[in-house]
Amino acid sequence: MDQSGGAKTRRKRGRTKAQEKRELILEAARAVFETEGLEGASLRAIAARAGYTPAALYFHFDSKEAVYAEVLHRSLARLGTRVAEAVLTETEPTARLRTAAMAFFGFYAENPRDLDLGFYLFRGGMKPAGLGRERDEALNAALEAALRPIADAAVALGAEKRQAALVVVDCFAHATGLLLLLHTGRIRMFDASASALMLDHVDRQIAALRHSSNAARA
Amino acid sequence: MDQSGGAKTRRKRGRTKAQEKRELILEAARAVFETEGLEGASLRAIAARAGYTPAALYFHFDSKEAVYAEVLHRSLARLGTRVAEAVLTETEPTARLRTAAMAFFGFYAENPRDLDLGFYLFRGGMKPAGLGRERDEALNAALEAALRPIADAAVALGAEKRQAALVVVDCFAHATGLLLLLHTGRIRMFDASASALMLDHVDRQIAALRHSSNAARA
Amino acid sequence: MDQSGGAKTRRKRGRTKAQEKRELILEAARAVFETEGLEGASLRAIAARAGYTPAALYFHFDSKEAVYAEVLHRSLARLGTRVAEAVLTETEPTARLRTAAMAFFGFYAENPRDLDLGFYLFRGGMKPAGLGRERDEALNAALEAALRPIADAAVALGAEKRQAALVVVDCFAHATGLLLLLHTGRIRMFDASASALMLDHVDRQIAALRHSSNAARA
Amino acid sequence: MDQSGGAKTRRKRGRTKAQEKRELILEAARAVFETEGLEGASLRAIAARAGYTPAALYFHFDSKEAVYAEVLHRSLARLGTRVAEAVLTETEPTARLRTAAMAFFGFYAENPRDLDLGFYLFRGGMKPAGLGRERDEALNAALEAALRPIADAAVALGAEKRQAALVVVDCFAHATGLLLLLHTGRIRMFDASASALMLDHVDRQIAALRHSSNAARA
DNA sequence: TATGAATGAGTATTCATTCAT
DNA sequence: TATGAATGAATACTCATTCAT
Repeated sequence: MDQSGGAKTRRKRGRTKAQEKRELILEAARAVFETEGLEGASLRAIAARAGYTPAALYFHFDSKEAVYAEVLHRSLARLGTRVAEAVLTETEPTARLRTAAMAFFGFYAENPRDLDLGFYLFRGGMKPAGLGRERDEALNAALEAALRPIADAAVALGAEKRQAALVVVDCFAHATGLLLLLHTGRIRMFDASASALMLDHVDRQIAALRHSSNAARA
Repeated sequence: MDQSGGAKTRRKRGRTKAQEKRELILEAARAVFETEGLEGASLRAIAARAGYTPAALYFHFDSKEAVYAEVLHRSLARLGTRVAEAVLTETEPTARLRTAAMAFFGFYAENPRDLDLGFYLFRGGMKPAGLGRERDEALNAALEAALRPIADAAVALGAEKRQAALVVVDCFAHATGLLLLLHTGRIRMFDASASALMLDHVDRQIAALRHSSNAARA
Repeated sequence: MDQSGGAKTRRKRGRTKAQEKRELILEAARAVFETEGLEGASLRAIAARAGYTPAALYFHFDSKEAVYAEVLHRSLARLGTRVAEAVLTETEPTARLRTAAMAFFGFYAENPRDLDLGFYLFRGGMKPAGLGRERDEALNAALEAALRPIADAAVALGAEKRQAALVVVDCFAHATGLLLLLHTGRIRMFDASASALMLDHVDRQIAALRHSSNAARA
Repeated sequence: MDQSGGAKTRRKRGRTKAQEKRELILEAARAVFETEGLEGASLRAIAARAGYTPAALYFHFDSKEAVYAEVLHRSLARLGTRVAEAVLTETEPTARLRTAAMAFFGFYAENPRDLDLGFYLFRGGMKPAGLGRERDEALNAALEAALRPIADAAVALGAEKRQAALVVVDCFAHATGLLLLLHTGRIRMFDASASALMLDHVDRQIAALRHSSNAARA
């Protein structure tokens, strides 16, 4: 509240300012990704959209990949929020699982570029060493957090921890595969609705869970 | 049979030589994809690996994308062969479906770069107009052919055409999603074996098919 | 009529065949120039339009520039024909001069690409040494021949040889300049009609000639 | 006046420095044009002569054509200066017209490459869309400004606006044609002096003007 | 904290030409 | 007489990144 308080405030303000600029850049990057796709998302383009010089970004980020990584992180955070909010109104475990899984699917169905981002960064489209362990773990954590409601619902339905994890993988994998088919237009090849298929899959998982849980109880 | 035969032979040889060169380049391209990934697969890199000048490739291919497309085509052809061969020894429909699906999965599990290729080309990572309708349809056809054994087996198990198609999509999507998790190392996150999960999924599909087929019969 | 006659015939035919192929190529080149302009007139393009491989042209021509030169030569020949034919029906020297000059102008007004060709080849847009003395002189001769009717008419109007030459240069230069303005659209800058201006100029030359010729006679 | 003045100075210096670099590049481009001609004036060549990397030019110019356009603009500016200065010492309208026209002619007689530039850029040797309307108009304006003294002198000699414009076109076209003949060596064909012919032409224009002006007065 | 300036490596593609066949 | 194959040099332009200021 005196000097040190003032310093703190100043530091806080300073940090906030810096953070704001990062925010600005990241938002610009997100926008570029959305409109231009991955190929068009050059540092120059991002900088331009943010109202900066390319060189200026290097004060806020170590490299282009670092920007990418953080954009992905935010994307995962938004995904997490969306899933969490969707599940909020549901009380029954079955509905919670279904809703959570479909929210996950819906997010990427509506935001194909976010899926691209994930594909790109989670794969090798990057510098030799990738993002670095630290970043990688942070991303993993964000993804896990987004999927937690599914796992929780599975547990609520009587699954053990390990079994719940498998349900999650199953939903995740299935959703991802369907989304790929959806966004590449390949799903038309099979004359199928991606989201209907996803719902089917989820419901089958739920049924299986119930079955095994009943069996365990008996 | 003599002179004209000689001419024919020469023409044949010429064609064969040209084909060999194409082969050489395509093999080089495949190799570059495998070791350098998609981003590193520039025309010069491919040319260099093939022992050619970049300009020389343009004698054999119209563009870089044309090379890409053909490499993908071959990849799909190899996939098709693998699935077809795997299914050859199986007579029972259940086993045929399971084997076919697992062969599909196995191919991409062992050849991650082929998966990359498919992702890349089937998505928008290409020139504005993509590969052109013709090429696109050829690729679709090759993919469909590779998946046919799965559909056939489903039909043999009593599925109608449309239902069989859904089984295929289901397997395809699930496999794709699991492969993505596998190749990005994300599957460890869930402490799961991709191929075991795939097998589970397939068997569940088979069980569902049998169930509905029995119901229909009754 | 016997052996040597047969040989002659064969040789003639051979020469004719070769000539025909040259013709074919030159016509292709002309067509390419006309539709694609100078920049688009690559050897490959010319060869393609002629139904040949680029390499094949080297059997008939020494270089790309040689093709250009011959196309220009033919262009000048056509120009010559046009002027000569236009003048054919005129008997009166005044009308002959006017008609010849306007035919020259008209040819290039209607065939802008031919003007381009002349500009390009007569200037430095070529290999260090240009076309070689021989070719250059041939082109000069063709141009001179095309302009001869103007000179002749001037002489018929009483001009000495040297004076007649000046009339030719004057018409040639004026036409060229106007054509340049015409084909670049710059003439609109001055709200003027190129061909009307040309006619004015020619008539002024004629008047001047008459004046000086009358003076000389007196 | 201190801090803000310093900032201004810095900004000024910055702008000046940038301008200097542009100047450097443009001068290099001009030099390349002069020694290598248009065909040899590649970006790399210009960059090399300026002591730069090709990429560096893109910091100062948007494209190769932008460099071309600016070089041409400067060329026209120099032309304008030359004409304006030549006319400065003349007071009598007749002499002003003659001097202005001959200065125009003289400029291009002495700087053939500037003529080339004009030919190239004013014609279609450019990107599909040319230089863009804006640039095109700026170039037109520069050319018009250079020719204005001729028009003004014609008006001073009693010509109406439209008639003056025609005099300008006439001189411009004639000069251009003669210059073409001159620089291609074709004028020797006619054993004529280009500048003498130009002077003749101009004087004839002046005489005509006087004549019509006298007639109008009477 | 940001910019202006620059780099060097890279991109796909085109060109005229050559040569063995 | 013609081709298929290849070359080497060239083209304009883009990129992520660096550094002095």
